[in-house]
Amino acid sequence: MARHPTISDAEWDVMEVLWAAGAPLMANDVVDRVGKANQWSPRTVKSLLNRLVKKSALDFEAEGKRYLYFPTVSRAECVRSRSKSFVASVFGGAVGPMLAHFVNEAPLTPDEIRELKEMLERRERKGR
Amino acid sequence: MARHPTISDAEWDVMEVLWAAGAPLMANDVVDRVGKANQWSPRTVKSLLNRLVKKSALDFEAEGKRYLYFPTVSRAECVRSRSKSFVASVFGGAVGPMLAHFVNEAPLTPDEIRELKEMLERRERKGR
DNA sequence: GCTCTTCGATTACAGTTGTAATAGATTACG
DNA sequence: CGTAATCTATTACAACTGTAATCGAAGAGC
Repeated sequence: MARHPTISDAEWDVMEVLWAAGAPLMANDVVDRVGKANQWSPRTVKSLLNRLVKKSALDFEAEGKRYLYFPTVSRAECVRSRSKSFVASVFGGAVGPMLAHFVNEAPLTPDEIRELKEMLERRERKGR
Repeated sequence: MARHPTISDAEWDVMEVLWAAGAPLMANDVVDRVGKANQWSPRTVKSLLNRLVKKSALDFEAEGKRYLYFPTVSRAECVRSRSKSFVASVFGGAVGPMLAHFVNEAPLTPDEIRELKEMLERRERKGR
């Protein structure tokens, strides 16, 4: 049933780079982009790439000696499935209470609040 | 900085029982309430209780031979911190986009939508 | 008092994760 | 060619997780 591979936090950062790139990247490109922020050794990034390939979240094509890595799953799908398991584990699967929690507790700018209200209204009009 | 202990998924289920109970419970009570749903061996539940004590998410007082367990951290605090790390890892810490994601994608009843709009309006009026 | 039952405490063990180091293959340089 | 540099693949290893089993002490029954 778990249609999408389970992607850990560290792995997620690697995926983000590839999703953002929009095109296949060599390991070193990924190292540069993700390593900067996270202070990871290149080895570490390579390991993560490997695991992600093993998990089938990434695939690659060889370009000479190097590999060009690219995602096999969309960011949207992955966001959906992580979100789902988060809501399941903390809010018992109920999205309503979860949203309520954030709407009440999270820092939101007035603009964001307006925007959210609009989204809700659009949804209301379109009927679920 | 991590003010609250990291509580894993399985551990969370145990915490839920104790938060819901509102009063200290014996291990066997927890076993009954959580084991039913999860199909866990009593051993497993005891282990989780132990780990949670070690993590200081629970404490206990001895009542004769048995222990009465109770949470040392509130559910609200824990929800906040799990939520925070979820938002951080998937939405880069930005709550707005996260809410947008759910408002657009999640199944919401018309009632929930109305309710959320009201919450947002209350917030608007009270000014952040 | 001795034995069986009940608890909590300690130990187990495999899978995942974070974080790399080492080994092997291939290429580029001299 | 031989050697160094560069990739990927394999291996490492401790902490955390899920899921228990075993050990030891304390009380309950006989």
